[in-house]
Amino acid sequence: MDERLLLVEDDPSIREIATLGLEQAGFRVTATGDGRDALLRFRHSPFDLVVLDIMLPSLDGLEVCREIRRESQSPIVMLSARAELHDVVVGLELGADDYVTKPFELPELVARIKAVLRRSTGSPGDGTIAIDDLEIDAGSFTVRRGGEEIPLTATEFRLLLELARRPKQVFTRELLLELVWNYDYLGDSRLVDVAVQRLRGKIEADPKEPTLIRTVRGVGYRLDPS
Amino acid sequence: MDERLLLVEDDPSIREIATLGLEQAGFRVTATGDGRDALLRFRHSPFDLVVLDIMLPSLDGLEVCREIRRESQSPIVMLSARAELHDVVVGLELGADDYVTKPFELPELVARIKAVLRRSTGSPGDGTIAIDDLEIDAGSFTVRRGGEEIPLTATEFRLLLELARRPKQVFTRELLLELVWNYDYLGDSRLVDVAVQRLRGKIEADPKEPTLIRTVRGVGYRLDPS
DNA sequence: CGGCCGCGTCACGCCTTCGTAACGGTTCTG
DNA sequence: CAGAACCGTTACGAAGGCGTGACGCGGCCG
Repeated sequence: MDERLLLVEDDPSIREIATLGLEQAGFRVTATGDGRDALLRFRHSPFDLVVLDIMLPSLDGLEVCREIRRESQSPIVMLSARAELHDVVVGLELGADDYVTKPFELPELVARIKAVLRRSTGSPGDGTIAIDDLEIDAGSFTVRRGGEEIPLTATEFRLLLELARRPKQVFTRELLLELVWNYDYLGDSRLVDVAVQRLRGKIEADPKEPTLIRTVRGVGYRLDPS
Repeated sequence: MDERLLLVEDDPSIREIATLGLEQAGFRVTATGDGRDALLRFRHSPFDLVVLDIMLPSLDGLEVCREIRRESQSPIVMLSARAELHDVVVGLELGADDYVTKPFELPELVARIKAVLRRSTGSPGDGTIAIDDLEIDAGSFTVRRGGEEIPLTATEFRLLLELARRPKQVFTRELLLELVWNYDYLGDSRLVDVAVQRLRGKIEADPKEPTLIRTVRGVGYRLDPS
C-alpha cells in the first residue's frame, strides 16, 4: 500500500518493465541504473525498500548493499542472474533480505517484495522509535508516553512517523505532502500546517509553545528531541 | 544449536539457497527433493526437525507428513505456495507444527524453525498461542476460554490465528485478504469487516465495545491483548 | 515604520470509512 | 432430499476524519 521503492537496475528495458509492473502493483517507484546515483537518491530521501541488481556500472550492487546497510535498516531485495548465485550468498551475508533470480516473473518479484515488507514492518525486532519520552510503534500504529497510549489518527501517526524517522532534519511541506499524503505537490495549502497543529495538540506538553515539532520559518518543520 | 534438519524441497534453486541460509544459521542440513527419498533418509537417521514442501514428485508432502507423524514426534515445518493454502490446513491437522508460505524470506524461515524447536524441546505438544484468557490451538483448530471451547468456523479461526501470530501488529484489509482468503487483490469489499464482526461476536466480551480486536481507522485491524 | 509574507488557528462541511443487517448461493449433514 | 450452517455480497446509515478557506497575528525586510 503505497510504499516507496528504489529500483536499481542497469538494463533499461528490464528497468522500464519492472517500473511499470511495480507501479501497477501499487508501489511508488524511483528507478535508476547507476550505483552511485542510487546511493545519492537513497540518502536524499530514504525508501521503504530497495530492489538492487548486482551487476551495475560505476558501483557494484554488493557495495551499494553494504553501504545502505551501514546507514539504514531499509529492506533490500537483490536481483541476480543465475550465474551470480555465489554473489547472492554474499549479499545475504551483507544484510540483504531476499533475492530474485533473473529472468524473473513480475508477480514473483511483487510477491517477494510484499513478503519482505510484511516482515520489516512486522513485530520481529524493534519497529519502535523512541523520541524523548515518546514510544512510536510503526507496527501497531500506537504512540505511548510512559506506558500511556496517545490516540492518534492515521494521518497524524504517519506524519509523526515520517518526522521521527529522521529527527533534527527539516522537512519541507512539499516533502511531507509526498511522504504522508502521497501528493505530487499541490500549490499553497494549509494542509500540512493544520495537520501539524492537530498533532501538536496531542503530543506537545504545551501546544502553544511547541518544543518537539519545531517550525523552521520559510522552510518547514523538524522534530527536535531534547 | 547444531540441530539436524531434513529439508525436502523439489525446486533445486530454492533448495540450494535455503540450504546455504540454514547452514549459515547454524543448522546441519540434509537436503533432498524427493518424498520417498526423504522418508528413507528420515528412517535411516532421525532429524530434529523436518522442513517439508507440499508439492513433491513421487510422494506428496502431505503423505510424507502423515507418515513421519506416524513414526515420530519430530517437529515439522511446512512450505507451501499461496495457492496451496488449503493443503496447509490439512497439514496442520496431520500434525505439522507450523508453516511458511512461499516465497519466503530466509530470516522468517529460520525464526519459525527456531520457534518450533524451542516449543518442542520445552513442553511437548504445545502448539498453542495464548492471548489473554484465550487458548488458540493451531493443531486441533480449537479455541478455549477457561477450558471452555468456543466453536469457530474455519474462516473465523484462520482470521484469529493470523492476527494472533503477530499480536499488536496492525493488519490491513488487503493483507488479511491475502493471508486468510488467499485473494490477490480485491477492490473495496466489506468482506473482512463482516468476518471480523462475526469473529468478535464469538470472542469479545461485549461485541459492541471490542477490546480484543481493535479497529485502526484508515488502516486495518489489530489484536490487542491487554 | 509600514507593508508583506509566512504561519497558526478556527469552523464548516464533504466524503471516506466502518458497522450492521439482510439476502442468497453453496456446501455439509442427517 | 430437506434443512442447516457457512460465507460472500450488497446496501445503507452513522460517525469521524480530513481538506478547505478565511482571518488574524507576528516576524522580517525594505
